[in-house]
Amino acid sequence: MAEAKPQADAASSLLFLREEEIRSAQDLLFFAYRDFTDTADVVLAELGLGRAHHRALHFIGRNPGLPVTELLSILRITKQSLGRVLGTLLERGYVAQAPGRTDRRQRLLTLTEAGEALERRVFARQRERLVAAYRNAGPPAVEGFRRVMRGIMTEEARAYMDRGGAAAQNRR
Amino acid sequence: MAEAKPQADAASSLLFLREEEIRSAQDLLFFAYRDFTDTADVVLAELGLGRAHHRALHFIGRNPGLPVTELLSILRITKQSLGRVLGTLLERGYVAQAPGRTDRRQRLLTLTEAGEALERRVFARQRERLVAAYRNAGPPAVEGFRRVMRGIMTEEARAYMDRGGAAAQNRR
DNA sequence: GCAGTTAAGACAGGGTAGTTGACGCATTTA
DNA sequence: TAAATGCGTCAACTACCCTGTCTTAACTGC
Repeated sequence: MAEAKPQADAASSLLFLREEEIRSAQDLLFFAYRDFTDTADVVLAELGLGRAHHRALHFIGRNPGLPVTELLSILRITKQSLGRVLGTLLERGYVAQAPGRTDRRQRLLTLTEAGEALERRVFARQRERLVAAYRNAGPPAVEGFRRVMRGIMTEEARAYMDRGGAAAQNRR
Repeated sequence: MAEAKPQADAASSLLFLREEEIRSAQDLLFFAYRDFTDTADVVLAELGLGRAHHRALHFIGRNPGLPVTELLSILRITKQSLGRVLGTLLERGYVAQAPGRTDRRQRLLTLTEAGEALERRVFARQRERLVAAYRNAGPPAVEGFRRVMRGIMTEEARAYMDRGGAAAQNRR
């Protein structure tokens, strides 16, 4: 697989390598994501929580005071889907709501202490995996990783990350 | 976010940056994976196929002659789950089965011409996104991306990728 | 200050993709 | 020949997503 087929001309050989490189990136994304999320699932399963709960927990933790609508647009799911997940997290006391100061229709979401503790517990396992990967790859590789990942996501997601999370004004 | 808080000492500042760096990697994985898979979903939805079908199609395409058990271990799902997905793909003529030569209990999976055509169509959209990301980031960044992604996945997945796919002997 | 819009939540009803556990059959292996 | 393996299938279940419709409260524009 490493060498070009002898009968292929230079152009098709380059095309072949490009094709294989791209297909291999599909594999990288699949396996890295699969194993990264599996790492968190183990802890969550004990508590009867799923991936959906973790995603909500993560983004609320990173954006304290997040309004429901913004969380919906990050997760790209419907209100109804989020409703059940958020319901569980509220019932069990992992998440708290507070009315918005400038817009009182909003319910700004924050993690309770229990929510933060849970999130940290799940995070710790993912952290191990990431820290090991970062250390093995080295800082320049990490920067390359960051650049490529940013390139794969939509412009909108890049903008979200650049402003340091969901619209910062909600937290002021 | 770029500069350390003046009141923080060097150690806690480094810890802070490390923590933020790792959490930011969680975001990168979520958004890149979300947007990368969304790209494929659009095409698949037209045909009434889902992500599960795409994953099967992708790995069969990359590993012609793949036995069912190996596909199960790649996807990390149960036989029953795969059964439905594979049933649809067989019915619609995207995938074909052939008995194994050395072990006739096996059903070796391959894509039909229709299956290859469909896979290429879905691939084309993901390819655009990846090629753009790779071109913008540049070759050293791509190498860094590859190294970090490999570090995130399990040893087993790395081994799979290193031998160029599912056990090569099945295809001989 | 009313009309229209938005934020949040809830209803009913539905679908896909995953799970466990048990069993059957053909075939390979010890 | 007995045990193990590869594959398929039945039944029943769960998690997580969907569309469509509706209500309530609060904000916004003329």
